[in-house]
Amino acid sequence: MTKLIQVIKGTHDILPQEIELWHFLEEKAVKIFNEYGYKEIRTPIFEATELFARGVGDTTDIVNKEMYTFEKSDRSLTLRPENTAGVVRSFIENGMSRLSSPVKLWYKGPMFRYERPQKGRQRQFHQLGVEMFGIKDPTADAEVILMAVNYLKSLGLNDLDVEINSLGCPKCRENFKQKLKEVLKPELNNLCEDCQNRYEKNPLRLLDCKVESCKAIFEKPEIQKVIQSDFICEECKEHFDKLKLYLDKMHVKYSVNKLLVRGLDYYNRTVFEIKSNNLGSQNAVCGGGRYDSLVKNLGGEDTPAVGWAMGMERLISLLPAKESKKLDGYVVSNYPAEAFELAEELRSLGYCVEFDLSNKKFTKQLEKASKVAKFALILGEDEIKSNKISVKNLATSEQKTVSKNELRSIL
RNA sequence: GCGUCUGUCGUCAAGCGGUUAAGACCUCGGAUUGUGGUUCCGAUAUGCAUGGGUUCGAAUCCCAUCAGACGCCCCA
Repeated sequence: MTKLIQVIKGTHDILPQEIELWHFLEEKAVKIFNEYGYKEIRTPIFEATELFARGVGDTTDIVNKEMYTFEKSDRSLTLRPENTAGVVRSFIENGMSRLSSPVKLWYKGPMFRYERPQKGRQRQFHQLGVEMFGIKDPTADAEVILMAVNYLKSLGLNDLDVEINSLGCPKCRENFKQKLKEVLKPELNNLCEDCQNRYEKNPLRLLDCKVESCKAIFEKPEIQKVIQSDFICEECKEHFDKLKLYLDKMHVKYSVNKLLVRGLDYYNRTVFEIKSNNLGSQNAVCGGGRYDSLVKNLGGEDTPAVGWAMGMERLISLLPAKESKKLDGYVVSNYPAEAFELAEELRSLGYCVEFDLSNKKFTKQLEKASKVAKFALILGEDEIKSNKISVKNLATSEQKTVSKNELRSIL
């Protein structure tokens, strides 16, 4: 027996029975994004590896160990692990900085990360995201967050927690890192292995370590003092305060989480996450923030930007299953030519219609009709002779024999 | 990369060393040659992820491999 070929670890088929939910997510996205003036952009699924190394940051796990990279004609290419870098690349390449600000873009599509799969995490997964370019003011941050919240509400997800934080600008962040390192230095040997690595690489990441012994260390008063201190500079503080003000005005409930740092290097000032309690340990449905230096770093004009991404699979796991839509009609007949003709006629009018292709018995056809359609369109000897159709409402069992024209007023 | 747990029909499963490998759902057929969704009958695993081993005897115990789930790390 030949060995079956299976899906690749961490990838999944999206089957017909779940596709309604995907369509639902996508329809709501189009609607909301239109309301806010966002245009969809579709960028390639693979890009030059260097884009991600420079864009996402080569100290990040995503770039270091999670990319699907391959060589082709001496070029190093990578399946996109996220889409901000790609959108920024396109923004620069297509001269979008010449457009009137803000430039508002949204996208959806598959992303690829070579990670160990678990609940809420797969190697190919789908993100829905937005990016807004050209606005420095925190109104942009607020609008983007508000839009995320409204989108989630439109899906029926109301009980999610919004967490925000400010990472400051590169300058004040550097100060903070130094202070943090100073105060943690005496404890360095007591920290877990991961934290010891993070100490040099990305001290901010230390803060959300889940190891109990590390947490205990961070609870120490002198360390808490540094963590809780408003390390950010005046300008950054003002930005953050304004953001909070706008969010309050828009009735967005949020909490400030000083420990919220995000894993991509490009963020500055505002970062935020939207979390659910019903997702297992991968509990963020949405993550994003401001990235004012990314466009410049990738060779474009200095352009401030904010954005976020949502994990579509995570959203779907929070939503109740949808019943698949029923056909308008199912033609029940043992006269295939006439059944075919009727089905086609109705299809050309925009109805969703199937007919029996396997010449099953009448009762079997009707049984099938009752499962998949709202109406059974019975076309037997009598109907054909009189050029009529018997229409049976499968929910109420009402049945009428009508002409083709009358049929349209029933379906 | 590390850790924990799990692999019995398309799906959900019972079985825990000797069974003819339950049952339910789905699917298909019949009761019912033009009336379904209710009902009733019937069909569907010589095989229990794969390969070894222990045993008179293995789906059941052991080892390895593979696959999956969950957790760590990280992230959506």
